[in-house]
Parts: sequence; structure tokens; C-alpha cells
Amino acid sequence: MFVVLERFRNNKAKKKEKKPREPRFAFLTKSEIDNLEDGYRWRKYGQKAVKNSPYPRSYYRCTSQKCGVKKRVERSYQDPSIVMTTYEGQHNHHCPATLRGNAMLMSSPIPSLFAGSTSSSMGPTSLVPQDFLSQLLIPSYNSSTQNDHQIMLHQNLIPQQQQQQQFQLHHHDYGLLQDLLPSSFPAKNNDP
DNA sequence: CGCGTTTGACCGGCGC
DNA sequence: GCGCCGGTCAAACGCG
Repeated sequence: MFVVLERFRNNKAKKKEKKPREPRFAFLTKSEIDNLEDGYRWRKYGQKAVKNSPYPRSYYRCTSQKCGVKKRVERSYQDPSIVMTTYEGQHNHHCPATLRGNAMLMSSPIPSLFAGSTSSSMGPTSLVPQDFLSQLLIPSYNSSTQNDHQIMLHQNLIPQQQQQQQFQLHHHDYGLLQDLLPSSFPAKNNDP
């Protein structure tokens, strides 16, 4: 039904060198597949039971060496059709396999959206306070076909005017979101 | 044989 | 100190 895109900023950094956690962000997807294709190869390295939930949480790591991106997938205990995916870190490489529709990555409307937000045309986005943990995007999501989805993104940073746009997305575009989001909101990094 | 998953053990942080 | 909890390791296993 909908996708909630959330961004975490781990500034709990009392010990900066202790756990220089990568920036994380999560989004909810309504999918019956736990491991949805985002264009990257993942190796599962753990699975734990979730408290107050009958569904386990799976831990994945990007298979590329030099790329410590992690991701965890957890199914909602309330709505089993909703899967929460949390990414941690950013890929420092491109998609390993040229999936079908790879060329579409360039023509995807999503990059243009976030490119626009970074190019200061969206102004207020850069004013997000650092400890602002709440969601920056709340895409609505309707599964039309198996591979294509209509996604409605609207920024709720400005409650007054929520900008809404519609896009066509593929599954592997979720990985794109991950690539683009952190750079879209360049928070002041006073973390050395 | 190479690569990915499974699964229990292990580990560090935190609260009591 | 102890136990819980979230996260990770790694050996065993499965599959092409």
C-alpha cells in the first residue's frame, strides 16, 4: 500500500571511534517477497528473532569486497505484507550485474528528482536539523505488476506544501533510493 | 568447487 | 555481576 522512507542519523556518537556507524535509512515496502531485488548482490550473514514479532529479521551484507554496505530485512508484525528494509552505508561501486533494464537506471525519474533536491532548488531540505530522525519521504506505493510499481513520493519536511510526484519504479530502484538519499541531504558532518 | 544460506554460538552494550 | 538483546561469526550444509 505505501512505503515509508525513513532516515536515521546515528549521532549517538559518544565514542566516535568506537562505532562509526554508517548512516542508515529504512523504508517500508508492501511486498510478499522478503528479499526484493535492488540490483546488488547480498549475502545473508545472520537471522534473529524479532521481539514481539513472529517474523525473523535477516541480516545481509553486500557481497562486493570493499563495500561494507549492510541491510536488514524485517517483516512487520502487524501487517505481514509489509517488509521493512534498512540500509546502512553506501555502495562504492555500481551494480555488479547488468540487469535487464539497467539502461533505465539512467532514464529513471528518481535520480532527477533527487538531483533536483541536491541542487539547492529545494532549499528547505538542507535545513533539516541533524537530529531530525523522522522521515523525509513518504512514498506511497501501489503494486501494479510484479516488477513495476507506481510510487508516489511526497516530502513532508514542509507540512504546508507537500510536494507530490508520481513515478514508475522497478524493484532495483530501491537501491537507487539508497544511493541518492544520503547525498540529497548533506547534513553538517561535524563527525570527523 | 564456488558461492550463498542456515543456524547456534559468541560478543558487546545496557539495564537492573 | 548477571541476564537480556541486538548484531555478528563461522562451520556446516545446500545447490548449481
